[in-house]
Amino acid sequence: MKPSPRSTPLPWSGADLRSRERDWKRNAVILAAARAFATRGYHNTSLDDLAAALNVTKPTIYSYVDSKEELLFECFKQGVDQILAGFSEAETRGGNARERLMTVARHYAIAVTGDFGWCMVRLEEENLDKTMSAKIKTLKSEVDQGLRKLIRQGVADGSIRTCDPKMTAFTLAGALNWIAHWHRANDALSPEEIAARVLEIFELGLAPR
Amino acid sequence: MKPSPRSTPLPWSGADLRSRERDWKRNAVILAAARAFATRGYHNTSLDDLAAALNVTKPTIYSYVDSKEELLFECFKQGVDQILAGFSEAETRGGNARERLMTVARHYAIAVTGDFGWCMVRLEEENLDKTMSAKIKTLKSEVDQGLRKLIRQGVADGSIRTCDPKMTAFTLAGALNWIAHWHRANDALSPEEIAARVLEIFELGLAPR
DNA sequence: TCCCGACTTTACTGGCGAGTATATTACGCT
DNA sequence: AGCGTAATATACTCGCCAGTAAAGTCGGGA
Repeated sequence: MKPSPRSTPLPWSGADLRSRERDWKRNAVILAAARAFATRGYHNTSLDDLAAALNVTKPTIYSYVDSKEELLFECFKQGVDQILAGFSEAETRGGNARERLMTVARHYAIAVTGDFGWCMVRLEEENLDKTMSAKIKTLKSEVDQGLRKLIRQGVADGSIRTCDPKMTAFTLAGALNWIAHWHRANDALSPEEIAARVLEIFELGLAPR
Repeated sequence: MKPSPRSTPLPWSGADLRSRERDWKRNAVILAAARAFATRGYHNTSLDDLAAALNVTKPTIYSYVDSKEELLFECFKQGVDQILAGFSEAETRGGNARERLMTVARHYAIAVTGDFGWCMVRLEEENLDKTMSAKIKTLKSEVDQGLRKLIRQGVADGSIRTCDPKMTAFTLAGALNWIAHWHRANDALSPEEIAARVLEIFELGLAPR
């Protein structure tokens, strides 16, 4: 199993190049899957269809992922990672809790209009087996808890009116997630403009009176 | 084709009774389908499963509906009808446009927590053939346009601040639809309480400054 | 009593699509 | 050159499930 130690582990040597090539291709598969799932739905996309779109055949796809489920999971994960990045950015940009919440929400809205938006929002856990479903629940919960925490902090620091953090987080997440349902790539409004208009309602709805 | 004219078309005669019985059963099938779809998803529910849940067999189901798709469509329709009823109620209860919008939204929230909420919200048009998909688009659009109209009226009568009606309608619909994703029958909060908390945000977010 | 029609069941078909065993090609390394 | 490995293709299997044909069952009227 252990590869024979290479005398010259050159950064651009063959093996390294190959593995980067492989990652690149794997990502292409995942991206194509995300787009196919978004347009035709998970169950209506056969791996043969997907393979055809990539100009390869089904077994090739199986050399990059273990199953169709894994493909779906990877798409989901890419989307969630983008959202989690929003929390980091909010941290570095600072501001009061309401401002930080809005930074997160803006990121969220933009992520949801991206290629992985659909997978993130529409993924139905019923389609996945137990272990994957559990992983997804964890990730979703991480986002949810992050939102609630910011809301609680906002109530504490006075930047958000007294409210039920759980319900508020759900309402915000719902409004943002729903963007994935109606947004089309060639929409009149840019993702940033959409985010601005949606957030306006929450800015005013959550500001202290 | 034409049935022989009945000499005594008694209102409770056999034929009538039978047809009411039939409607009752058909509704039971649709309701069971809605529940099954909501818990296991459309694609993961086979008609054999559904039949088993009803203690009948698959062909029996086919005597009440033409196809699985039709079943899904009927579930969707029941849900939408409840929402449309909200518009009528708003009309009779009156109030300014913002108050009427909130009446509709309250109805909407409660409908979405019901048995048909899942089908209404999660129904993916990709699963249906062209004609059904078109019918659904029409119904969805009817609801959407209804919301936008109330918002426009609200801006006009000064009960809602100046805003983009389309984005506002989407945001509200998203927040309400999302309830169907997280609500469970045994939730701590009743549908009415949930509606109240969600609407609070929009009341404040849409009120003129 | 026997027939008629509504309803339901048993026992299929037909096709689709996930996943795989095996062959083939491409390519770097010595 | 020629070996070994990684990547891709061909050509399947196998189970699931929507939909159906044909055979019962049952109750109500004449």
